Amino acid sequence: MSQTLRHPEILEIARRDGKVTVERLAAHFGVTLQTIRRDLTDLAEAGRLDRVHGGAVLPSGTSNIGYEERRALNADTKRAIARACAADIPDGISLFLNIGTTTEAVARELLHHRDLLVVTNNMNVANILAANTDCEIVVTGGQLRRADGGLVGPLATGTIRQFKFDCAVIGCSALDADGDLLDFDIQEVSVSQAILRQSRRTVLVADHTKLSRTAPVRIASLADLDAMYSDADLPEKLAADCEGWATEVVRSWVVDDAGPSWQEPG
Amino acid sequence: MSQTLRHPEILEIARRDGKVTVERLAAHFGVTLQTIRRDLTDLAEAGRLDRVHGGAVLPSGTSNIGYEERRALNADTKRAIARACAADIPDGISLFLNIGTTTEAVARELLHHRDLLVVTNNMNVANILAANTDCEIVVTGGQLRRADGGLVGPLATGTIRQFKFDCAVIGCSALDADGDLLDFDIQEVSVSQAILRQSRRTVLVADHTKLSRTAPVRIASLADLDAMYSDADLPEKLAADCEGWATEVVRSWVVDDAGPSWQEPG
DNA sequence: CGCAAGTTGTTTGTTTTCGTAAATGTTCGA
DNA sequence: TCGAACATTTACGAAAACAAACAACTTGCG
Repeated sequence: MSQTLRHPEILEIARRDGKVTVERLAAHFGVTLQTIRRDLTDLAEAGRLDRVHGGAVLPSGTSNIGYEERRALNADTKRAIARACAADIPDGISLFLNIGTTTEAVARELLHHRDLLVVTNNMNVANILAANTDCEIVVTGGQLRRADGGLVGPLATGTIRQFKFDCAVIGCSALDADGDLLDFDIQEVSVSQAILRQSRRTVLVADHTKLSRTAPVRIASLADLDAMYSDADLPEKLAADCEGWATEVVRSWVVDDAGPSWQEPG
Repeated sequence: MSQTLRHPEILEIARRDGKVTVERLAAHFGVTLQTIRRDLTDLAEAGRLDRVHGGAVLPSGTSNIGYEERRALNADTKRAIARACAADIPDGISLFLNIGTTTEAVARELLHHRDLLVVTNNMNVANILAANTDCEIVVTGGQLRRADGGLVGPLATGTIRQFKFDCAVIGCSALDADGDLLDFDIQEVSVSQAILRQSRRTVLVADHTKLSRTAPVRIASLADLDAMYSDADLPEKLAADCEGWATEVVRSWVVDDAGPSWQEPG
């Protein structure tokens, strides 16, 4: 019973993307398809993955299917945004991460940060960051929303009001042309607003799909935030507005990280 | 006796990169492969790293693994206890489930109950019961304990004080001959005591292994509870005490519901 | 100086892993 | 239902990684 250096990384990729393919992993590690198949067989026997034709998926028993699909959607894009956001987060601060697949991606990029105090109302974020033993995790209370593992309601806002964060990373369902952050659930909006009030620095993470959607409840304006991270350029007028509001706009590009993984770190 | 200077640095590199290779370390330190192998063997024996072919990786969730093993331990017994407990829980009530593998088993047996309001400080319980769409789930806030997904601390007790439960199901680490419930973590004890204060009916779930163990912090006495569910008969004196305290003792038996086990013909 | 304990480099034979290739299974469209 | 394309399993030899034993070296001490 011997492990392989690849196994942990395969699991990480699987958790990140929800699935892995033999072909892609072989290209990623620079080994043959057979070798990857052997790895997947081992991991499946250990119950860490479920083997499927052409690859493997996370073992069933993890939550909501619709949610998993949504998370897999634009996974590369979200990761790129999350990486840019995480790069601007220093070690040792207090940080809030709220509901949303993009904020979860940020959590994944924070796995090697140290001495963070992370407060979240997202059970998935808590689960992800539990792997980072160098940071403390606090979960707000609240009513569990099955769709995405979010905790909302007065318990959540009440907990948040007991903190003051160095930084808050929030997501939203839509971002309209006026620079207003919008969401579907009024309870979640209350939580987001409480977060904004309790934070020294607030940043938005939102991929380009948010720009072409709309939602009924207003959270705040980009004018109220310190920065936003996205994978697309903002419409010209909104970009100008942000400049006027002193809201930093960080544009990230998707990089294909499927290349060899053993580039020597400096 | 000088400890090897390389060991701390190897661990640091491992934490930074998640993994180390024999080859890279040998080049880094300017020593032979054998020497690095000896270092890695030492570190693996000390439990600081997991040895793999070609290098070593961070021990993946040492605490988590211990937990998984603990959960698998006596799974049949715990399910039997949980089934008896769940059978006495009517639909439509408010219910608290706290930390513990046995309470998680109770959650699994509640998957077909209806109209429950379940409050828990156990992330695993919340994840399990999320599958039951006929009940509402509230998670208390608190500091995340990686070992078992428990939420503890003042946030947890504060949340609990905002409720009044029809029933609370609690576990404990040990149950001594005097009928005292004991635990290891004083924070968790505070939570359990808060739960007991806020509940109309309180029950304990504990398998027989709890009777032969001990722990330092006292939660309460069986005299303060309404019922206990176990898989073993209590010692004679304690059983008599429970009768005097009007504490109902429910003894359950393991039934093999796994169907016939595999029998190869011929 | 000599000795003992500890560490490292070298050599040896064994175990594990990996790539190749052929045989067997699976998927999917006609 | 059939067949082609793709995926998987199986087997085997080569290469890499391994553990164990021993020699050379350093260090600490009387």
